[in-house]
Amino acid sequence: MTVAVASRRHAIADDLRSQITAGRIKPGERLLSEARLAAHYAVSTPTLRNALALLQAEGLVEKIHGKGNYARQPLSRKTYFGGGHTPASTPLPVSIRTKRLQARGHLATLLRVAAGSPLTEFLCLSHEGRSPHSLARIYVPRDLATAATPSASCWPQEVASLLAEPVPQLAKVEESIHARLPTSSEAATLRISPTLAILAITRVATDTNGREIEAALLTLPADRAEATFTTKHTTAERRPEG
Amino acid sequence: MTVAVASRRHAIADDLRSQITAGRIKPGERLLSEARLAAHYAVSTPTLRNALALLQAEGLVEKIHGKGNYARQPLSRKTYFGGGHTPASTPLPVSIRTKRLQARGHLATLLRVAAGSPLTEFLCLSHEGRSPHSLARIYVPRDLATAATPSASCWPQEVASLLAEPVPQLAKVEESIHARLPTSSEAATLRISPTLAILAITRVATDTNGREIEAALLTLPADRAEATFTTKHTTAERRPEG
DNA sequence: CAGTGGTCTAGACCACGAA
DNA sequence: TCGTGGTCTAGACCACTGT
Repeated sequence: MTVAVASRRHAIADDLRSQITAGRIKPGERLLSEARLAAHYAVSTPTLRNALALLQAEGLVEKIHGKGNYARQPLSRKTYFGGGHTPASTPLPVSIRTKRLQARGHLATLLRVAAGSPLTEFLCLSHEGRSPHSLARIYVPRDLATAATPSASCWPQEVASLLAEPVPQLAKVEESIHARLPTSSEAATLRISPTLAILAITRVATDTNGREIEAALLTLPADRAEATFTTKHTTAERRPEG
Repeated sequence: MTVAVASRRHAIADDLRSQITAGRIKPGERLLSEARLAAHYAVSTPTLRNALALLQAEGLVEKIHGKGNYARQPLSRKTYFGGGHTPASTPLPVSIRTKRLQARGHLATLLRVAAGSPLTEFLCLSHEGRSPHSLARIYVPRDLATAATPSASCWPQEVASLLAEPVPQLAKVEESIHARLPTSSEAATLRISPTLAILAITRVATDTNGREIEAALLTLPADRAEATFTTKHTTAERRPEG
């Protein structure tokens, strides 16, 4: 009992999807060219491209201009644990680029520093195999950042591991989460479709003196990441706050 | 100094976007028909529709088949506060539909009950003006749900307010968050584009006896919602866990 | 019924990648 | 250079909404 399909592009997408998930098209393998696929399914090229766009938004297909459409290596699903906790699973290798810059509008607000204050940016890109997995941009007031590039490698999660050795006492972590489509530059670095949703986490950590010591912008593609927060209530504090 | 535009559809989308955000096209107002817009911008209809699709994915335009394209009433941005805390801002009116059902696979796992166990579903749809804002499906073991439909109205946040009067002690709230595109049924109830990302939150609350007392599936469209989690660290517990 | 959006066609031409 | 995907055209025909 098959479900009636609304449109040809969905039917084609369903067919290709099942071929990929069933392994008849292997991860990393190139699909037939769009012209051939269009001929095979007896549709026009725009219709076929429309079908591929659906799979692209699911992260199942990666298009490379001038080369072809590739079945995506299904990246393992990683969980980001909120509240400054370390991940339970094996971390991914991360490449880090360090840059010095000055606080601009949004960043200055997050870290509550004056515009123009010196910051250090750590641009962290985690990888799984040869594909980029996710992206983190971590901003730290310059005086808290060690000059040496940290060797810490885990997936975008390194709360204070990038900070100067005498790590300030971490008092509060505030994480704001929203879903959006990637910017074109994010889509390019992560090699994802501009239609694949991402989980964007803005994390601000504060030390015991109330000083913001870190602002992190995490970019987690929806097909390979989720975030989990666990809140424990002691019986005493269990009352709604005003 | 204008930035060079990659394609016509982006140029058209940019033009229409600025008209909407500048208020020259007012919220709720109908745009010209696609045929007229295509003529106005001197492009073909597919190209014009492509431009509208971009705005649709941003939540700026709502298409209604047979009627036209409408500038979206910009819905106020709401923040979901994690960890079972109540929202600070004014809650939105919520309509609630109650249904009895039996636990199936995923739901049974979340609530750790046997398949077939009786549950009560609260289908909560919050509104802002006449537009639906966000959606929550809350599942509670039947014996914990009061027969009376709760009058509690706030935006998808009513942790235990839907439960039987002698509220069990809430011990733990676990919230798992991911970004995805809406299912077609979610897109229909929320009247959003299938290309507008949503924040999907799966919340499981546990009482002091370790019993799961609530599973909630929250569907928060990305253009109007974000989630915030605040974690406080006492100086004692500030050590990474294994 | 007329007007609207939804889907699709059969091409054209451009831009990119590898040889 | 050739094959690939990226963009666009100028229609056709169908489905939905309101009169």
